[in-house]
Amino acid sequence: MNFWLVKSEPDTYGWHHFTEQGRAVWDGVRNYQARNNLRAMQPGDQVLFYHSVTKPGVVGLAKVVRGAYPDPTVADDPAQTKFGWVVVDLEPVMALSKPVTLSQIKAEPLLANMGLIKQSRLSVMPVRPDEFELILKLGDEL
DNA sequence: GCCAACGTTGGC
DNA sequence: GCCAACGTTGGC
Repeated sequence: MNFWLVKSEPDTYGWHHFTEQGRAVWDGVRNYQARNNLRAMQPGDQVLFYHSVTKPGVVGLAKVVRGAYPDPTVADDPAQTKFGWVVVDLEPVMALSKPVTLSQIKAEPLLANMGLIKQSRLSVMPVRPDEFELILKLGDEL
């Protein structure tokens, strides 16, 4: 099992949209590195749900319920399909009791090497098991 | 192949 | 609203 972090702007698609919907097709990723990360996701993998821009931080936990498949929103567009864009399906698991803010993550030396910090613009990234566990602890879930 | 210009993301 | 980081585009 692997661990990941995905970002979303809460005004566009926030945690509450996700839980109301109960399931999300994670589309719109248009970056090669992020796409490669999506491709590596397997059903059952655990995913930190991160709000960017306004009150940046990890707000919830999700899981992969379907691994990568071609992005249906560009299925009929040859100009796009050549890039091999993919999506995964995610389901919410739970909200963190306490959101873990970006400033908390930055202040924690053990999290200083997270992709979140090092590559601030990447929207889908792997998380190490120890980092994952620590974030759940900071979120009062362990 | 290099690099400047430009657009987007995301933190503050 | 501003700016830094960085990915993409296009001229040469």
